Amino acid sequence: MGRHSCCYKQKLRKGLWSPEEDEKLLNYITKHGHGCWSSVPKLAGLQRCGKSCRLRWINYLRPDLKRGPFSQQEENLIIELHAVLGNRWSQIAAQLPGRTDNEIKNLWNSCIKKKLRQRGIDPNTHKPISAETEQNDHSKEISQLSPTNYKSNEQQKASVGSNELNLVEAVANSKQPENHRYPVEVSSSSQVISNRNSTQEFFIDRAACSSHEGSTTTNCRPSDFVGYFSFQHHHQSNFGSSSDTMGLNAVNPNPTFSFLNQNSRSNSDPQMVSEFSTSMSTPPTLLPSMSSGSLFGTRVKPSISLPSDNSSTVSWDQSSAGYSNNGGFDSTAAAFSWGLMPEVPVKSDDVEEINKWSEYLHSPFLMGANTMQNINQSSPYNSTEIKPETQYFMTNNGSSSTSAATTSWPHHHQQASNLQASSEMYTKDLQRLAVAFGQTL
DNA sequence: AAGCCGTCCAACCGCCATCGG
DNA sequence: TCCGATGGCGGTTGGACGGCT
Repeated sequence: MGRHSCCYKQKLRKGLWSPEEDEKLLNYITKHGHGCWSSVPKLAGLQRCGKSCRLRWINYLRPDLKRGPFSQQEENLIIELHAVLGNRWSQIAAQLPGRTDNEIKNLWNSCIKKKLRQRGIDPNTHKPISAETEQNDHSKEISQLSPTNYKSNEQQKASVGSNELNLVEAVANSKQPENHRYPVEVSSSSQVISNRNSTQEFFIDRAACSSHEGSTTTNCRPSDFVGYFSFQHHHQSNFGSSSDTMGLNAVNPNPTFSFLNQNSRSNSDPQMVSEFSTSMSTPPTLLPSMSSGSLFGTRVKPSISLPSDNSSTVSWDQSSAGYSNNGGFDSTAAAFSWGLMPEVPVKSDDVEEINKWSEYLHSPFLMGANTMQNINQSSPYNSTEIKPETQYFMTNNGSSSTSAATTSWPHHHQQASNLQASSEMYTKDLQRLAVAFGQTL
């Protein structure tokens, strides 16, 4: 069990790939697509197992991969997604075009973990290390609790005012085996995140809480999470002056796929579009990718670029599935990559789900969430190490841009953000919901 | 110069989910 | 329904490399 039959065959090479092997694999897939991976090595003339070929393709040869170091924005996004998704690297990677799960995993283990610890944040819990011991103890307790006796312990926790734990627990809970999950209360409100799809429902819960924010005081203040989860910061920005964006704002702005692809493995759909935004203290950098009316209709294919600390400007031209790193990537080569992968058909159930969420997005309570802008606390991730970006580029968002011409982003973003601030308000919240839904169902 | 150590990252391994016969 | 094949994911390993002593 575990090993594929092909791996038992003799004479299969292991270890690092030679340039010749790379060329063989690349040529084969370019011409024929991968099809059944187990047959690829044979047809491509490689002494490798199909699994190895697949891995090599996905992690290295795939033409739409980004090269080079991660930008600060990408790191921030990874941190935030990790706070929600945990070690679901593939799902995190789905929100970072051109990055592989392996790459992100390596970055996390080698770099981000260290950085977070240096900032006094436990990378596992995303909580301040000072509370780590308590949290760990609590987690141990939770692990030994049955669903029936969890409540009392939860109340004990509430007595020490650790509402912030809820999301952590909700997320962690979602990873538990079905029979080990327990209900999680959000704050002291009566709204309960069930033991299933807790992350998803947490977001629903948050939305519901937001709806109350403008009128009455609730115990489910989004600010309960401020200081522990920086996406809270985004929340306020969503409804606020659009003065800062970061992190989860950058998740898939085409939530159709996150919703539809309940199997997260489909998130690598070619149409998946991600936006990256700046660090928190910077002006908005996103062209609104869609209006609220187009959330589920038109697939918008924005192009982005990521200014990075090492000045490796990377532009992603989604419309051609091409990626250029300083103009390095040939979009024609990209065409075969994603083009091999069929789009996921939309099921009728999904359509219903979409309609439901479309209604949700247009519901009044979101409109009333503007008061969120008054909540202004910073993320623990927003340390002084996070440098504000000073310049942005965006490829022309033409229909099928192979030229990937670039224009200076600051010339446009101010006007664009004003024009579409309202749509962003919905869009970004939907993006987070989409993440929660798409990744946890 | 040589050895040690830490970091990075490509690749492997084991497991699980899904699919099709 | 069962079972083997396959795809995919996350954890782990080990080699390459650079810095330090």
